[in-house]
Formats: sequence, structure tokens, C-alpha cells
Amino acid sequence: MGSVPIYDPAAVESAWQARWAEQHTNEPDLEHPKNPFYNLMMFPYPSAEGLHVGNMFAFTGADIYGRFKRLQGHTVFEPIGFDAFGIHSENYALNIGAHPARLIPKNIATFRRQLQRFGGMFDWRHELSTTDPRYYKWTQWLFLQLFKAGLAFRKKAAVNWCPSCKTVIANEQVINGFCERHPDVRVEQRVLEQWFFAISKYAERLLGNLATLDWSPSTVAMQRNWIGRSEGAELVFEVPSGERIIVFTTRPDTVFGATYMVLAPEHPLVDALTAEEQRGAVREYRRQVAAKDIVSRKVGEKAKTGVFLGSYARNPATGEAIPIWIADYVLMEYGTGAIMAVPAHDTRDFEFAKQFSLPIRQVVRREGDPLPIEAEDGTLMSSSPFDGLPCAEAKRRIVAWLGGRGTATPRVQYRLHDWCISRQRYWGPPIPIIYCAACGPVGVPDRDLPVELPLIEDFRPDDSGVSPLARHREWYFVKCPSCGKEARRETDVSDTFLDSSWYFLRYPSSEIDDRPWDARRTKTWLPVSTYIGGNEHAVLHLLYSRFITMVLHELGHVDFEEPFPKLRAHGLIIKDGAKMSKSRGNVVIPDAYIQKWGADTFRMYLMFLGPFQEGGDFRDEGITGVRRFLEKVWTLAHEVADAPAHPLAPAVERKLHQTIHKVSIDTERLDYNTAIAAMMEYVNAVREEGTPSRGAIEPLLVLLAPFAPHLAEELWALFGHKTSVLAAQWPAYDERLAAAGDVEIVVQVNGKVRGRLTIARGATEADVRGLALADESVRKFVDGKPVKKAVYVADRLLNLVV
RNA sequence: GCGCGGCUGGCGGAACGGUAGACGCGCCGGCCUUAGGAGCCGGUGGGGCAACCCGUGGGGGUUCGAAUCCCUCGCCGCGCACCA
Repeated sequence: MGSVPIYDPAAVESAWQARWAEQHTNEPDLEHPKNPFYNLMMFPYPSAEGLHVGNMFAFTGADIYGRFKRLQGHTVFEPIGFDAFGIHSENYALNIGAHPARLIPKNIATFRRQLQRFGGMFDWRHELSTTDPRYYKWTQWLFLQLFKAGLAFRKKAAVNWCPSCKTVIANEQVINGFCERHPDVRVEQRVLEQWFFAISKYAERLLGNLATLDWSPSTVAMQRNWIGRSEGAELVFEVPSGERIIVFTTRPDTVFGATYMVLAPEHPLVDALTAEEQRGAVREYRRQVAAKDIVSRKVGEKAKTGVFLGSYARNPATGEAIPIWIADYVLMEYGTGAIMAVPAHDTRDFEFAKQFSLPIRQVVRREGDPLPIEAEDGTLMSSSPFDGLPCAEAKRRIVAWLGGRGTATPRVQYRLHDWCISRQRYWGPPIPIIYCAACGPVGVPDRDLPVELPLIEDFRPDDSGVSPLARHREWYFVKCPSCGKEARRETDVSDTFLDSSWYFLRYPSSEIDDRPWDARRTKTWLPVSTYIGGNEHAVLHLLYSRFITMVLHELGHVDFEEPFPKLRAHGLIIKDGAKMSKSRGNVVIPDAYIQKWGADTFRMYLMFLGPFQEGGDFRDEGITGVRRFLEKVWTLAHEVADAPAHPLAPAVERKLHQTIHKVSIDTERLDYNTAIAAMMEYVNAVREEGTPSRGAIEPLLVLLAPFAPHLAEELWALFGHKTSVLAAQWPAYDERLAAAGDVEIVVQVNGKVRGRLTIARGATEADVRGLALADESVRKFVDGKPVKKAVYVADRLLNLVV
């Protein structure tokens, strides 16, 4: 037995990775699968830094699940790809003076190498990149499907403009109102014509369907929040000149307390409602608001500003004339862009009223609370004839009452805005539209797709407020596809989130070029069986993908409405109690760890840190424990490989079946940390028993295969198997064997543990009670008193109450 | 402000309402070694010689029995946020 070879992970792992590639181990037959299982993980953005430990954590967790499903008899498709378009790549390229078209392939090559090295069960035949014209041809096709269906439309909208970069920048690039790259330059807003997708039309369905999805509750909560449904009413406030100002409110019960009104500065009625003497002030205020960036306009907790228009509207409940103001705390994008202000019962209105000395009238009272701002559980006052009614009932009654006079309508409002997909940037798929003076915006015909992104060197955005492509007349001047006259291309590109909103549809059909996806394959493989990813995409990516799928379903392109019936969000890996970030200098690069410890050890260590769905704190001290465990398995396997077989010791057999049970359940639930702990316990038990046998180790290798795939293959082959361990059967759990032997029963007196009995399983309460009362320590605490009550949990516990 | 999570040894973390601290790290002691940063064996929540007592962020409750369920307060993390 002294001849156990040294465990050299690097050698074992590279040998098996080569063999998997050679034998196409991870390339399932997509046409004739047995029990198809589409195991999807969120594809990475290939940054220049390479795969980081968070990616690694996510992919390992997802890969374990895929391997587990395969061992359970599924044909598993586990694809990978790269989300390589977008502002991140473009900005990085600008910073280092490189071109994204040259940078991205390098980054992808690094990622590919790292993904192979960690041992993911990826089907590389179906790798894709969103920057590949063969891919974005269909992203453009998708845009056109929405365009033709009337779900893509043009609208003016404000964007952030950095006067120093001379470009449009993303909201994330605005830091406290300043440009992230020019900390002394204030960002402004500019209003441009942009393309939108009508996602808000689907708000109700996107919200309703959430109940049908098997998703992590936190993700569902975030989507629900984002969609933001609120019920209320539209109320009409009339102006003497005859104009009608419509407001949305969730608190129609407080209408008697509306002492003034506020319109968004951009509200279309502002000009009509501005009195002559206020024109100058109003113009100046609107100019100031427009000069602010979008982000800081929406950040609260600063002094309220606003201007009186010099005119009045009639409160439909009280008949009073109330002043009309404009203020930037009212947003044009939400509701009707106008509010009735009830300063007594809304914190923002309250602040504004104090700032400008406007009247505050309390109309809701609550016991012991002098001015219950925002209270919805009080009763009405000063609202005759509704005084004394609880708020909820008052809402209904007042809406009905005003409705009778034509000044109120019940209304549901969503926070979800239409999706602006235009980007005045270079690094993305050109939006496939041609503007013709005669025909208007015309979709590029399918036969002319893709509209290829030209390789231009001057991709830096400029002063003009439009995309860099707009500098290339030779590119954007084209003939109108419908009338043949001179026309010009749209020069904006589309949002990266459009690229990623459908990639899971492309994977199974990625080698097919004449259609976005093959109908039969899609029917076989979709919707996705399990989707695993981070909660950073809980709203945008996951909501957009749901929306796109819903539209494709409606247009008859796919036969399901929800792409991800089952989704699990993994947790975050932190380091020293804080999020990893370059600025903190606590970013862990996995390569060095894999080199030092091996991919199997690193994979298992990441999974052992904490619950997969909660994340964990990365400390490298702990990794030795996992390595020791794998060394023990290695040694045991070599010791028993050639030894004569002998039956399992009963204690080992029992533990084996308990372990099979626990690992099966925990892996299914993604509780990888406890599954690993169970395998460790088992190995400890085998070692304690002293004379290990092959039958004790062989099933363990299968349990271990999802977690440490290379080691499992190596030892599986050592046992003489000619096929991959993935072709093995997941070990069967025998409940009878797991339950064999004696049990320990805890004896409590008044709920405190006073003794333990070891007894054959299935003992009756009377037996246990007899033995318990014979126990000296139990007897001491019963102390001769009568047992008033006894609680017996079979094979577990007896509690005597005296 | 709203919505999710979370708070358990020195540390990461385990515990269908039923033995709190599995598993691992670290630490302590021993064995083996020229050596040990390798390996093996034993110990390791706090207090106490012991019998025992105390312990899951604080307070209250439900229960034979609560880390777990309910109420309440506090703290930490994440997401959203002048959304009317």
C-alpha cells in the first residue's frame, strides 16, 4: 500500500480536459436527446481583466447542477457565450487607446481558456458572441419584428450629456451630477429622438406571470417593485380658461386637502397656464431644470424648487381656486406629469409647502398622531360629507362621487417605463432603420441583414449629439428600400440588453445561418430548464428577456411565453466583509488559485464557503480543508483499487446511504456546502472503520463527480471503467439501509435534556418510558413526582413533564 | 421612505418546531520525524473540581419543547427611490 501516487491536480485535470474535447463528452445530440435538460447560466461580459472569482463562483454552481442532472439520466445542454457589445467595452478601449473590435477577441480568448481550465461542461460547438455578425443579424431582425408589430417607436427623450466628453453618457457614468471621467464637469440633459420598445404595455402580464414562475423570492420581489403597480384615480382640475389638468393620485381620499397643484416643468400645458407677469421666471426655471443631468434631478432630499405660474385651478371637491406651480420634483414620465399637492399628507408636498409658505390643510386624523403625514389608516376630517370614514372606504366613495360629475376615473398606474434602446455610441449593432424623406422610417429588408457595424478608427463620440457612425457619410447614405430615393441610415446602435434578451434562444441553433432559431430544436430545448445567475440582473436583463419572449410568443415565433420557468439567484462572493472591487484592491483572480490548488479543489472550495444562493466570504485559509479531503479520497481510492473486494461494514453501508440521500437532496436544492460536508463526513466514517473496500468508494466517486469532475474521472478510470463517470448512474438510495441499526433517543424532563438511550429503531413509547425512568439522571429530575404529560417523538425524543 | 435578506463559537458556517454549534479553518496537546509549514491521534462555546448552570442581536409572547413561529426594538447588507 505504500505505492499511492502523488495527487497532481494539474496533470489529472489537463489530461481529462483533453480527453473530454477529443471524445466530445460534453456535446450532446441536440436532435435526439433523452430527457433534455437545458442548463443555462448568465453569459459573461468578457472584460480585459479576465474571469473573476464571482463569475467562477456562479459558473461552478451552475456546472455542478448540470453534471448532477446528467448523472440523473438527462441529456444536458450547457452552452456558454459572450456578451461583448456595450459601453463597458467601448469605454475601456477608449481609455487604453485600443479598438474594441481588436480588444474583444483577445478578451474572449482569455475567457475561453479560463472557462476550459476550470472544467465547465460546456458545449463549445455552440459558443456565441453578441458581436458576431452571424448573431447580431438576428438581433436586428428582432428589432424589426417589434418595429413591424408597432412595438418599436420613436420618441423624444432626455439623455445625459457631458459637455467635456462631448457625448451622451449612461446614467451609471453620472456621479453626483458630474461626469465620471471629468469630475469637475457638470452633466446636462439633452433631448433627442430615440427608439423605444413598448414594454409598459406588457406591465400587467409581466407582473401577473410572476406568480407562475419558480424563481428566487428576492428576484420576484425586485421585479414586482420595478414594475411598480399602484392603484388610484385620475382627477380633473379645471382652469377658468377651460383647460383641464389631469392628475394621477393614489390618495383620492385626501382631495379635500389639495391646496395647490404642481406640473412637471415639461408639461405641455405650462405655456397656456402661465400668466403674463410670470413668463420670465417660468422660462428661467425651465432652462435651469433642463441644464441638470437626469440622475440628480431624480435624487431626493434636497431643497425643493419651483415657480408659481400665476394662475389657478379649481379643486373638484371643494370648489376652491388653488394656485398652479411647476417644480422638478414632479416628473413628466410618471402618471400624467401633474399632481394635486396635499401637503398635510405627503412628505414632498409638505416640504414644498413649507418652502413656499403654501397652506397646509389636514384631512386625515389618526389617534395620537397630530399630523399623520402619509397615513392611510386614519379617518377623514374637514372633508364633508365624508368626515369620519376610514381612508380605504373614502377612496372608493370619493372617486364614485367625483366620477358622477365627470372629474374622476379609477386608474392603475405602473412605474415601468418604455425601454429606450437607442445608444448614441459605436460599439453595438446598428439599428436597422433607414430614414427616407418620402417614406419616413423604413425597416431594413431581411435580405439586407445584417447591417454590419463598419470598422472605423474614429469611434470616439463627438460634439454632435449623435453616434460616431454619423460621421461616415459613405456608410449612412443609402437608397430607400421602399422608394429607391436617397435616404440615410439610423446611426445609433442598440442597447446591450437587447443583445442579451434572446441569446438563450440562439444557443441550440447557433450553427444555423438562415433563421434565428430552428423551430424543432427550440421546441425540444426551450424554455430553459434552469437558469442560474446573479441578482444584479434581477430587473433589467430578466425583465427584458421576459418581455421579448412574450412578444415573440404573441407574434407566433415561439410557443411559450416565459423563457425561464425556473431561476435561481446565487449570492455574492465578498472579501474581508466587503464587495470585491478594484478600488478596494480586494479582487481575487482565480487563475493563481487554480494553478496552485487545482480546479477541483478551487471549485469545491468556492462551493464550501457558504450557501450558494447566499454567497460567502472568500478567505484563502479554508482552501486547505477541501484539498485535504480530495487527497483522502485519492488515497482511499488507490488503496482499494486493487485490493480484494469485501462487503461493507454495516456502519459504513448505513452512512453511505445516508450520504447518498443527503447529497441528492442538497445538490438538487443547490445547497452545495452541506452536500460537501456530508461527503466529508462519509470519508471520515470510512477511514474510521479502518478496512475500506471498493464498494465504499465507488459510489462516492459518482456523488463527487459534479463537484470535482476531473478527480472523479481519474479515479473512476482507475477502477477500470472505460467510459466517463458521467455515463454512470447516480447511486440509488436505500431507505432501509440508511435506517438500519440502533437510534439514540433523547430523554428530556420539562424540556431539558437529562439522558440518552440507545435502542433499536421502532421502540414503543412504553418501552422508552420504562428505560428512561430507570436512568439515574432522569430519575433524579423526575424526583418521584407524577408525570403529568409525556411527549414522544418516535426514534428521536421523549419529553416528560412533571 | 419602500421592498427583500441577514444577525449562531476565535473565523466560514450546520441544525423537518425536538441533542445548538454538523463540516471545515484556526488554535491547544500528543505521536512520528534530523526537521515540520507534511501526516496521524486526541481536545476545542462560556463558567465550574464536580453535580450542574449559562448560552443563537435586545425585550415580550405561543408551545411539553423556540436559533427556528408571532409581536416589538436595534444593528448590518442588498435593491429601488422626489413614482404622486
